[in-house]
Amino acid sequence: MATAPRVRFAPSPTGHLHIGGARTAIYNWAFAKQQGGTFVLRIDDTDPERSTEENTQVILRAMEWLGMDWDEGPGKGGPDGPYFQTERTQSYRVALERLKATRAVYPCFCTTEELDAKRRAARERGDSFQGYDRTCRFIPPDEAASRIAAGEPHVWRIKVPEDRGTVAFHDAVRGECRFDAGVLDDFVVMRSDGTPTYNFATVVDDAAMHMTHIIRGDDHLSNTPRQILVYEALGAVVPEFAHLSMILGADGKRLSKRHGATSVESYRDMGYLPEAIMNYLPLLGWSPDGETTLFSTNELCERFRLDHISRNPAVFDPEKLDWINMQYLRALTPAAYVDAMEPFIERAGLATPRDIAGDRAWFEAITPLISERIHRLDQVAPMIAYLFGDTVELDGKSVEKVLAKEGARDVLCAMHDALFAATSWAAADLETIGRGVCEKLDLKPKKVFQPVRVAVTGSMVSPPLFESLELLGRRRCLARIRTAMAVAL
RNA sequence: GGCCCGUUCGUCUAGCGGUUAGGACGCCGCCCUCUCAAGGCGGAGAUCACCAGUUCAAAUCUGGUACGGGCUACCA
Repeated sequence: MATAPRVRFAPSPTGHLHIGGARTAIYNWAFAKQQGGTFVLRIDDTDPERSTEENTQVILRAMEWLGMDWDEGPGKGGPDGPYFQTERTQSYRVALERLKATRAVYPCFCTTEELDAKRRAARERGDSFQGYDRTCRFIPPDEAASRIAAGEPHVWRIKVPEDRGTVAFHDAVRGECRFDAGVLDDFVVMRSDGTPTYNFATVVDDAAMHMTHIIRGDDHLSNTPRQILVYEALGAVVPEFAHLSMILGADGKRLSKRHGATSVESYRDMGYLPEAIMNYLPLLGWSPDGETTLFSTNELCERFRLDHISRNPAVFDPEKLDWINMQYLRALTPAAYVDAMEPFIERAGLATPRDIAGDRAWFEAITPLISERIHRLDQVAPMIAYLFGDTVELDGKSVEKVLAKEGARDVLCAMHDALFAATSWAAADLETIGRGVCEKLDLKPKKVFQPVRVAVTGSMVSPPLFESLELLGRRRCLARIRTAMAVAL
């Protein structure tokens, strides 16, 4: 009988949560949910140079923002903690001792300079094997011991078994994978400063945390046979693997800053909803059936499978993300919409959270006017700026193309008078008045509404006119029309 | 250099020996319309990287080639 799977996402806090990392996290998380397993979050901060506490916090916040809760990890604890590698140094030391005892590792005294020189020489000779030449593997144990005792700097390398043959493993995405152990290096597991390398720490932790499936980027595929050697040396059970292809930019190169935003944070700041990201990212390499594009996070958790994840890399398409984001934006209730756009309105200096709280109904009334015109929340403020303030700045091009046309002034005048006499300021009634003016002047609606639009919103492109008039109120509308009359022909 | 991985419309994908190669984004056209969107309808777009082979039959299986990518660190 199958035991409940245990998976982990183990970001390294050397930067923010990358879009690609987020997708890896989502697959792990959704797999755990779907299987009723456990999702562990571990911070792989073994690189003291580049890891920062701030990055850790940013990553944690991004995970929370996306709605990915972890069963064990930072802030949660769990039976296999701690969940920061820097707090697990003791276990790496213990693991190393185990490997020393079985002579699965050996100390290497070669200096970086010597290694560089050997590598260069091997390359120049055109050797097929350009890894470590195993010099120190043959130092007699007592000699090695005395050199260590004398304080000579050294690393610990794993001894790739002479007769290991082929390292084979099963990959849920790739199928059966086979690597010839003969091409494997005696790689470093413990640095001279006593810190573990990635390939060692990861395996020690994954084994200690009883991981059953390792779902990660396929940049680790070639590392997998090395890691399997560590599992074997440790006498640990080798888990299942699933190697995910990379996410590419439009030019087919690995997604990076050059392509624009890459961190989850920056997508939040551009006004993407977490639901949209949790919908789009999984689609980069997986689909529920080939027909369905939109699915909720809950559906993802129900339908996600490790098989039929595609093997080929996917190009990140911001336009499709935009489209998906719009679908979620449109599905928001007015109240939720206002909550979502609040920080963007505040950032643009249009209104404070206090203003918004004091006038909820008015702000909520804006949302249906913009929700079908906006892909990202950072587009809200520019679109509704005209609704704030007594006056509006008239767009030059709009003035030129609409107000500076013969008869525009007469139209504004007629509309002003008709609106002045209005007994109701509801959008529907205002439209009736507007249509009345069209008939009276015998002009097409567009001819009379466009000048009013420019006068009131400042632009020839805006949310619907009469709803805008209603939201602005009688006084401001009439004043703006009068102002525009001064520049109209 | 060595080892490994990948290749279906511009993009994300469905497809697991027999399909008019399906869907989504984007694009184009028409309709709707107070602008812009949204929406409705329709359209263009893939000789399934290429070449051999297996088979009555191949996008699907096998081999090779090309192109792209990863690993080969005291980075992760």
